[in-house]
Amino acid sequence: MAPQRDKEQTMQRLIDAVGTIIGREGFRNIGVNTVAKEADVDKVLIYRYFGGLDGLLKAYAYQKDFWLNIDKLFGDIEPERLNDMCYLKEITKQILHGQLTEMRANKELQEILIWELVERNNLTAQLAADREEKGTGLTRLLSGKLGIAQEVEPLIAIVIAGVTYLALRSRSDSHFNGVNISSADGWGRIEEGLNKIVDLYFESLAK
Amino acid sequence: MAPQRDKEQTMQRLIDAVGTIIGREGFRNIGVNTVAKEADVDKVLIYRYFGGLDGLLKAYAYQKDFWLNIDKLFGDIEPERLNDMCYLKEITKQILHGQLTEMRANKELQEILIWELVERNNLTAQLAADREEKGTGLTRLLSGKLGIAQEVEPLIAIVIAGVTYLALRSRSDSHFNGVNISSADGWGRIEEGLNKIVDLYFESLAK
DNA sequence: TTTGGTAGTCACTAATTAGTGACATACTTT
DNA sequence: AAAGTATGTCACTAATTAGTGACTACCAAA
Repeated sequence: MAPQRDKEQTMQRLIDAVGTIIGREGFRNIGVNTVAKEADVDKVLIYRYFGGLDGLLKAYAYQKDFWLNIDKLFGDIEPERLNDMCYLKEITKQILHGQLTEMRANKELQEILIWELVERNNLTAQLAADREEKGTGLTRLLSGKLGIAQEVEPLIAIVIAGVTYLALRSRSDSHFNGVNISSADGWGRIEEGLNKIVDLYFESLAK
Repeated sequence: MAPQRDKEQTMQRLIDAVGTIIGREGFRNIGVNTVAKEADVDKVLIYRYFGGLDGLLKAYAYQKDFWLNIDKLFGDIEPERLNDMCYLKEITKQILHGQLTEMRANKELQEILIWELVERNNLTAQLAADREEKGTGLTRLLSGKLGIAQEVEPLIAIVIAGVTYLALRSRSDSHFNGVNISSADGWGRIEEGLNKIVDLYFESLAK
């Protein structure tokens, strides 16, 4: 029988409370008092179990998977078809579509990204570094197949950064450059824009 | 002779203190105590002269010209040549170049943009709205000349958003998607990427 | 059943926050 | 010069912050 006093469970409650607060209000109002109250747990346990708020945040960050899961996006790829330019184009669109969808849907990821922008500490630096390492999958795929990494890298950087910023903006703004980023319709137009860029680029390669 | 007690000067000291703090540490540590200390002025004057911190921040934001000054970028345009597709293409590149340069150089603008991302209040909402209104100049120019606003809007949104996010990231990250966003070289590559997109798009129109 | 360690509670400190009321001093107007 | 007003100073409150020390209660092993 599980003990009435359960350290593991209490730790988990604290970690979950961090997620709840970040998802609801962002990282601004996070502090030992807030988290302890949300978890309905005494704040002294944060110090006992995690050594302080930083340790708790670290535990939180490493339990969740905050970088975009590129491997998942790459799962559906049929390697033997990658030499088919047309297939490669579709894969590219598919990956960008996945990034857009994930960025729009994952509120906690949005908050983490903003946190990384606002304050740089050991934790946010680590998260950013992990993301940078894992997030260049599309570039590597295209450069591996096309042998044009130099040219394609900045293009993907612009596009991914654009989608990211639009998603972050959509938290509080309804429009950006005339596009309604608070509606599915507007995001559909953005996706069309992404596809257009991909189409144009692959066309230019075919020539 | 100027009086020893100078309300105007004191107000300006407070406004400047806001700028100093924002430039140094961003919006995180801003508060009546911090600002008053930085300005070497009693905090009660913030309430007397500005009605509180919000009023002071508003005065700060509106004293500076924080939206990208589109009018300035549009100054060099020779209207009679705008029907020349090739000239239009160059103007587009030039405007994007201006946005990129401004975003990279203007640290205070970067902080304001991050502030807008982090907390939404009357002031940040107003700033965002102003920027949205003024910031669609390029779109209007192209759609006016090309009559393809629907298609061009999301493309520009993605590109401008991308440049913005890369600039914000560059405050604390050295790389994004393999591009070195902390070096002039890396930003040169990004600009090449922008030009590439513009070239491709205008090519597609010529067909 | 006693004993030792641990999970969890509670009450406190010291620092910092936003905001206010009372006061003094300088400048201006009469 | 006298009086009044506005500028600036100081001391205070109440709330909230991070962090600590002392305590109780439970659980497991001896």
